[in-house]
Amino acid sequence: MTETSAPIGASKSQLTYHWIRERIARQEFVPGYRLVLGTIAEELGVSVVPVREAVRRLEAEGLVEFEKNVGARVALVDEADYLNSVETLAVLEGAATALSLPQLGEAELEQAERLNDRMRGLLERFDPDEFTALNHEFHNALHLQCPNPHLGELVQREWTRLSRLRRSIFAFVPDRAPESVAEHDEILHLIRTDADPVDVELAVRRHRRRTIEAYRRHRGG
Amino acid sequence: MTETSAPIGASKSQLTYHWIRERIARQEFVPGYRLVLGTIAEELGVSVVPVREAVRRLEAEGLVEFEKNVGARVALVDEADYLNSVETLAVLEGAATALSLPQLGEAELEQAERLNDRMRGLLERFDPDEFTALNHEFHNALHLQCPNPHLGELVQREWTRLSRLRRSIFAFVPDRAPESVAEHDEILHLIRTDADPVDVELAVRRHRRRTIEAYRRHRGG
DNA sequence: ATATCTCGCATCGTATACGATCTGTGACCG
DNA sequence: CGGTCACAGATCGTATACGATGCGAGATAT
Repeated sequence: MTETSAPIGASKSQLTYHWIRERIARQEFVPGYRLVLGTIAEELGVSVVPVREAVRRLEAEGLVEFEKNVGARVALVDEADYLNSVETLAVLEGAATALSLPQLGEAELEQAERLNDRMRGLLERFDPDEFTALNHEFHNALHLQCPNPHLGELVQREWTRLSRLRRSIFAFVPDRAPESVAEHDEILHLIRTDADPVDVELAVRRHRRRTIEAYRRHRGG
Repeated sequence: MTETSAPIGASKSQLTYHWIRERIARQEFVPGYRLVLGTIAEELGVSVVPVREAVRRLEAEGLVEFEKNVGARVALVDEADYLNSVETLAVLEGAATALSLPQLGEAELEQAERLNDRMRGLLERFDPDEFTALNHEFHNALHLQCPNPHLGELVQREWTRLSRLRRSIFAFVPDRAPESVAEHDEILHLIRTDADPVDVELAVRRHRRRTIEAYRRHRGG
């Protein structure tokens, strides 16, 4: 349960916001899916006004597109959007990880190592969803304590964007998983040996960029 | 007029959104300013529902804070927020500039040089607002053609966040302006000599980080 | 004089209602 | 047979109304 669930004492517009957001993240609402306000309102037992507010907030985050007098739909996405998002995540995550290094305790490092070992264990009988979830946790372990919370929030937001895109574009490249685990090892090694933060940042960034390259090769060949 | 004005055929909630946003950017609504929905609705001659939507969108962008059953206010900001925002801009803008290098034509480069010369000319009879505006244009010239539009949008959004904070925190450090112009020269020189994009990125980032350092020294001394 | 309690007002949160706009279907005409 | 127009259904956009909640002023007790 990496997704933040709705606050308990929240208003209906808040609840609706989280309800829709979760469904988008879980890919129950795929890109292009039509969000009819009245239908959602009925389904949740609320009126349309809170639903409108929720959808507006999702629009501001780029998860939903709103067309006047036509309606809302889960934001469409093409290959370029996907790659741009990965690129942006590479930048944000690299910086967040580098900034987090001073805060990084033994506990988080061991946690990250455990997670990467579990990913290694998954290489035999592969499960894309579980692998992705572990991957997210791994990176979170490295920068969730980011001393710049604003930057940290942007990282999380970018990740949500990606989780929405992942299955529709289907960026999963079969042979990428073992490389990914190896690159995690490299990042962890750099941190363990107190490498220059810039090197750690570039390693994280390279790690993401290789995802893009692998994807391009996969599509091209 | 760097600020985007409201679309012509826009709905009332759109118009309200831009109306509030502009006022925040212009610092007519300073951080902490209370946004009473009913009052704004009356002032604009609309009902409260569109105003609520507009405020929700602003909340999602981090410009407004909403407290349940209490009301909305322009997001408060402290020194830490300000510095975090500059740090984040350093990261985003550095990456955006580096990615834009291949697209960067002679026209944009000359445009940037002209802008920096105008800033140099301003050093004598100094005007913070004009200097800031030129500074924004200068950096825009370098990365407005960013091949990753998503990243580009995050840069612009971060800049809006900062323009909101700038006057309230008043981060302007008197002696910083000449340094700033000199650092722009350095960045331009690196680009002119086809330096490694990573070096350009780090130069842009250093440029922003020095703003933070100068601010800290200024406050400390 | 200070602290606490209570009541009223200001404001928010949501439901309902109605007018405005768009989309798609079917008829009509060239 | 293809294209255009008109109408109907669906959906959005906004106004109004009312209940819910929190904050502050005034009264009261110590």
